[in-house]
Amino acid sequence: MYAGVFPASNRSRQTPGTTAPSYLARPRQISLFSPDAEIYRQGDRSGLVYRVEFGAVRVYRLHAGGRRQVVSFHLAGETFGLEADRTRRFFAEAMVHSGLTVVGNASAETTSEDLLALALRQMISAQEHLLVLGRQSALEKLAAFLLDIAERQGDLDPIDLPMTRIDIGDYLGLTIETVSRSFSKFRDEGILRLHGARTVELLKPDRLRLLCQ
Amino acid sequence: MYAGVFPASNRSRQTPGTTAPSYLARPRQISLFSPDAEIYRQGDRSGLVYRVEFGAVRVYRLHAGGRRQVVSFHLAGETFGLEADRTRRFFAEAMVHSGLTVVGNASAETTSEDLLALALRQMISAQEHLLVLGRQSALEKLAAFLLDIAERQGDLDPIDLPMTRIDIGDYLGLTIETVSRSFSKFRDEGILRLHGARTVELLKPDRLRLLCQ
DNA sequence: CGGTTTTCTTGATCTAGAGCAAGGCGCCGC
DNA sequence: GCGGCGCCTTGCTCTAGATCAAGAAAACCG
Repeated sequence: MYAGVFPASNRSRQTPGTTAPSYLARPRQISLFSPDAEIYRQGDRSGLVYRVEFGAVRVYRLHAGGRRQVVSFHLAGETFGLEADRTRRFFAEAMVHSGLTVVGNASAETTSEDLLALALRQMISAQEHLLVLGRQSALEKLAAFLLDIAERQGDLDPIDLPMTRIDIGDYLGLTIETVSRSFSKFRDEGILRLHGARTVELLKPDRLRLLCQ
Repeated sequence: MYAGVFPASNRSRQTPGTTAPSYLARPRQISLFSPDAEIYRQGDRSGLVYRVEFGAVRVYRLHAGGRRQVVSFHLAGETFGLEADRTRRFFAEAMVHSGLTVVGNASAETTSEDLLALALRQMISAQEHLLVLGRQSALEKLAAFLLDIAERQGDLDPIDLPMTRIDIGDYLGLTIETVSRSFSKFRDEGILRLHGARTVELLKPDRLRLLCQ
């Protein structure tokens, strides 16, 4: 399993201005990424848009003092990587073993309608994320997060979290301890059951829905 | 001054599904809005995209418990109101006496390229806002906010804040008291000067830039 | 103008969540 | 199957910012 090559997992940093490797430009070919493998980095020349075939991806920015803000997670079937400008504004990494295909290239191959739809989706996702970050308590943030992930996994119970507590914290603007305590609180109240830290069974999703209104 | 009609300031709530009033559909005609006048509300049928000719607009959502999250401010020359769906997801209000023109209608009149550019701009704005909300201190948030507004006003000193402390707080995820204390802190450190609460002279913008990296 | 209202500032507490520390658990490699 | 390392949980303390409570300063309005 995963015996194949993971071309981007240890590829050298792509110098801004160079074109992307050709294996990424071939549509339908799946590129494989190991956990924590870099997909692109801030400052890279933008262009390719990716679709997650399997696995999961985090998109983030680094701040001063080592602080990290995760902007979005992308699960199987989802698309990411559209930029407004020539230059990547974020880092993207696989969180688990993942397979990506290139679905488009901002300059060609893709209709303006497709790009508009993608831009609008990314806009909504950023706006909804912003609403959660702004004025919600830790419990409300985690509730919104769990419901979002559950829905995007097709409401299959139990849900599988491909990200660590650190990722969740950096996504919700919380520390890993607060995330953990919030999980425990929900567990103690019978709202969810934890089968290991990464597998969550939502026993009372309505209680979560109540929390985020 | 402002003796004219303010058609939307006390118009009855627009029932979702009805078409917008025809005076709004005529391009280049300026619609005037009084302070706090509603431009559209969550649940309205979406369609029109506006350009601020003069004045300023806030876009926000209401949460449970009366909490409000301001998603964006729009100053003269800026465009807002593009939605991904049939239905408005936010409220929009004028903050001061404002004049708006209709620059497009999602279904026609506008090229897909224009809409894409607008969607990308709104996406970036939401993402940058999200980065500020996530992991920044009150002082860092206010610094980022002031630099953003200053730049959007063409770096004219002093800058004019068309919004109240409440608006700023609801935009940055802070209380009005914390916003006020942060202003005072900057004033005491000689970073800015306040000529009344709404007029701010940035004496040391570099100090602010240092704060938000 | 002068009075009223609203917005802003400042001070004094209080608290949610951060930070620090110490186990515990599970996962991975051997 | 076993050992070790990284991730997660839990408890304790501390602090940034919320909340509560007055005043001060603008903006508004007749």
